[in-house]
Amino acid sequence: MSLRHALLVSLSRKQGTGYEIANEFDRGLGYFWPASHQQIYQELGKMAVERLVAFTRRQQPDKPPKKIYRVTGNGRKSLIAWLATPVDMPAVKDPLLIKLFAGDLIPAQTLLDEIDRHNAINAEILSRYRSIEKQYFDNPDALPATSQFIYMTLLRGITARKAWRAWALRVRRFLENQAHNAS
Amino acid sequence: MSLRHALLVSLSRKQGTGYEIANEFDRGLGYFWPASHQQIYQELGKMAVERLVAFTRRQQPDKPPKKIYRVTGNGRKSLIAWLATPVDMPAVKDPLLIKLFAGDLIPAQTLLDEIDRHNAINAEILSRYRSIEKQYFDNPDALPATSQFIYMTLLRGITARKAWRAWALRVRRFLENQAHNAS
DNA sequence: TATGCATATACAAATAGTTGCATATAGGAT
DNA sequence: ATCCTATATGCAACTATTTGTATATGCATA
Repeated sequence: MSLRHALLVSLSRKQGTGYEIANEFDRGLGYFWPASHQQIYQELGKMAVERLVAFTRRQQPDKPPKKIYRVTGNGRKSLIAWLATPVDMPAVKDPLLIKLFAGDLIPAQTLLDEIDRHNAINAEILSRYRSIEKQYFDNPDALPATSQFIYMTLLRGITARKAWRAWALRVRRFLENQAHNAS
Repeated sequence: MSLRHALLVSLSRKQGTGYEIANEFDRGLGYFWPASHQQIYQELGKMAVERLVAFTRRQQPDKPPKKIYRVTGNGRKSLIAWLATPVDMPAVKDPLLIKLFAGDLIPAQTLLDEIDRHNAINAEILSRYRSIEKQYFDNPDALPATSQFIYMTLLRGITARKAWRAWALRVRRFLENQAHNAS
């Protein structure tokens, strides 16, 4: 439901094609509002019908024509209005916790492997966040406000991933104990 | 996609009606796999067709008949198989972060209010988790394994909510500064 | 030479999830 | 009297998201 707002934010910063936005989503807004290119194309299409965005078609020799989207006055108004209305906290939805909840139904080692696998992914994401921090936000106070806001979202990722790691360590200890007692 | 597995877990512990499961979801599995009663009824219906669960109809005078569901051998097998296959880490999907990302488009005070609102909700959830911890998991080592696994999922909630609070405090400081500088 | 990737958009089908409504009764609160 | 809550299930419509496919080209890699 917020995809359109994410798209309005993206297009507010810089106009662009669906393709470009889809790519940018892999490094920016997509960290907290993921969307596939199909979804983005569809949503941009609907938003154009509703006059929240408009596009200019640019022909290219030997390639499909680009549609360069921009936010309309209408779109901007709608974005500002949304930014001022309360949003829900996201619900937790994590299959790993279902597995853990039913942990007594399978060997502890199976869960241990799964925790380790998740931990490896988590560590990779955390280190990616940290290298972004080092590269772009080394001295955050010196940055323009726009970037400092973005830094706050990055900090969210870092805090959450660290907390996840701490919890996973605790779970590991417990599972190792379980595996040991079972043998 | 994992709703059916959550339902199999729930019914593995204790057979019951869709209504009962829907209620239990508000305190148990629903913390990490939320589902409405409509969704639960529909999914149980499909699962019955696929012979993962079976039900017994119990007539009641002056009330609609109950359907008491239980897991079939097939269902149990399918659950065990799922428990042993890797699952994805959930994607982050948080509209508040979209707002923060676009924070320079609205007054800092608007965001401050929103952060405070979320913080109040977060605090309430955290304190609920803590009272559950005090009530049921005061001495976790003494509990049966089944309960200890459930305790691990509770710890996930507590860790995540604490991390959220710490981050929110950081964001508050930043926003207060922004609000101050703007005036 | 074949495979895959980058560019650029889009339809179609399926699954997942939300929202609103409908039925039926009984007890408690206003 | 009226409204709300609990019990118990379900249909229908809609929105959101995923998955698979199609088109068309050029470049790089194996």
